Amino acid sequence: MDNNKIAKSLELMADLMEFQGANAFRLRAYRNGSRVIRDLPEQIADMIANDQDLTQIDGIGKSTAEKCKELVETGQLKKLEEIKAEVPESVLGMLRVPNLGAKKAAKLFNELNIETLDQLKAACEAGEVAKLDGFGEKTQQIILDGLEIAADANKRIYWSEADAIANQLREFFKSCKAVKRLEFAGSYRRGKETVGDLDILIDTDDGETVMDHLTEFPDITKVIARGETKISVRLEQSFQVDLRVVPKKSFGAALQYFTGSKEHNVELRGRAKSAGLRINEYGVYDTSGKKEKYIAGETEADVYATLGLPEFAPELREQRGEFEMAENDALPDLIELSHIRGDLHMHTTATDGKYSIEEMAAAAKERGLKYIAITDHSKRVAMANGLDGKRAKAQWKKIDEINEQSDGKFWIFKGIECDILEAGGMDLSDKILEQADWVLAAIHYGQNQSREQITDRLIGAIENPHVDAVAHPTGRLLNRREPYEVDMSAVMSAVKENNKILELNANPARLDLNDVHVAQAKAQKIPIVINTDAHSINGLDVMQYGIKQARRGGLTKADVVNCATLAKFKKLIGIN
DNA sequence: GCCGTTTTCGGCCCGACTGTTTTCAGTCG
Repeated sequence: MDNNKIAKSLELMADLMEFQGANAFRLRAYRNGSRVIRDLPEQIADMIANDQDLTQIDGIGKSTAEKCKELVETGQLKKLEEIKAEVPESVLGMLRVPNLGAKKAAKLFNELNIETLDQLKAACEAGEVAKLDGFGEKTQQIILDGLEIAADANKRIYWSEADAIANQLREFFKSCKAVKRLEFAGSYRRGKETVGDLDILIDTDDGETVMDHLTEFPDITKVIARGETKISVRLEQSFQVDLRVVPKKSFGAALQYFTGSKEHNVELRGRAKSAGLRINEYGVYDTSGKKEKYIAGETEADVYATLGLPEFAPELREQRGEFEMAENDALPDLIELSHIRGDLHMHTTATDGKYSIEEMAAAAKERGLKYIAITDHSKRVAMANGLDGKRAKAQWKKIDEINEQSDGKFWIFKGIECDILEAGGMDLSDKILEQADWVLAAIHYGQNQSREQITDRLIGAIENPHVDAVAHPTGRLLNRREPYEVDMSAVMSAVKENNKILELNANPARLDLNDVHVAQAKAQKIPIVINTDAHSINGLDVMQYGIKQARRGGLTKADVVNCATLAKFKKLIGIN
């Protein structure tokens, strides 16, 4: 059983226990434990096999450690099965209805025996919900309205899509004179791979005008709530935007607060409390005197400084060790887009790309790159007209000719994205692969194989002397396809041992490796290459998304091979 | 359920908004 499954079991425990009215702090402990395990680089199962003490992990106590052991050894959790017998999992569907939380949903389940959204709808239409204590006509109507969008609710969109909406909003507010300063916060600002909603903070003397302005935004379908300092609206596809009006002296505190993450803020506020301070979205307050005294809040740096902490990069605010790093003066100097000098994964018209070698090279040059690798598919990917040995060699000959004509300041590497076959082994022979400058190994077929099979295939490829890097190592597509079953710890060990490289694929639907794997690779000093996997000229512009993910994994330019100069990169892969 | 350089018991981040209420609970972020 892998960490993800353990984490899901603990999360489910908490969700169902909430319906039984369990203590809120106990639920938080479960959820915290679940998060910690999900983000853990080592596999819990391995730690148990090695007799390691799980309670050494922050957030895991005796009880959770025992549950982990039970899950790993028996594949299930007796207590969870008992709870499931009392509270059917289907009740969790009710939580997708906006404004319906665990307390109210539990009441609906306990008093009206409602277990599904269909039953909930019927009860609302029969007027039974309004009769419950604490409910009323309005709540009943809100639930009915919410059922309409429950299917779409909680759907997270790609960071790139959220970015497009954010840019539209930023543009839209340029015509609003009352805006003195506008910033986006939330998971969008932290660069999370998917975003659930957008948070806008605005410094203004005229909150009403600013909130009125938002209601004029073309894509709005509903104003969910509006008060003196806050307005929430829903856009098409149920995407929510929250706008908050913030005074100047509190802007930094609000930006810090609404950027999160929640876990990062809990840690920060806990530290503040022990230091005799209180932090909220209005500022930092000294609570030691008779009357609370405002001591900071205008900038984020001021807020953090009250606790002797640096202004963490938003991408690192996930409570995954950033506070400890700050204390040890070990926060990384994060990579930036401008550090990237090469792009080592792209396709051309020879397979499923839309442009020629020359066109891709010209576009890359225009974007300031100094080198690229052309990495068309190999023959197994017949759908994309993948290259056999003969066509690959012809393409490489052409690249040689183009390079000979160039001034040497921009270089094209002869590459291939060679498939790792279902039965193991590479799609092209060693005799062909040895003639390439740069070989990416990738799985496109047989993605549903067992963990052992997939892991063996990847390790086999990594051990091939001609392979340089593994492309999109887990094969996931965000919101569409789960990663394949793979033992990433074993893969990383093989990569490390064979001095190979792991790709961070920058395509916004892939972002593969994920942030936790990136951090795990960095901890093992495994070099990363951030590639666009471009199939067109515009495809080269997705590099920025890969950079966000890399920053979330704590990478610096020294950790990323395509930040190297052309000369250094040539040396790295043994080209003269 | 987890945690501890005042603690092995008694805390656990904090506030806006809404609806159902006569002072607060639930939801959300």
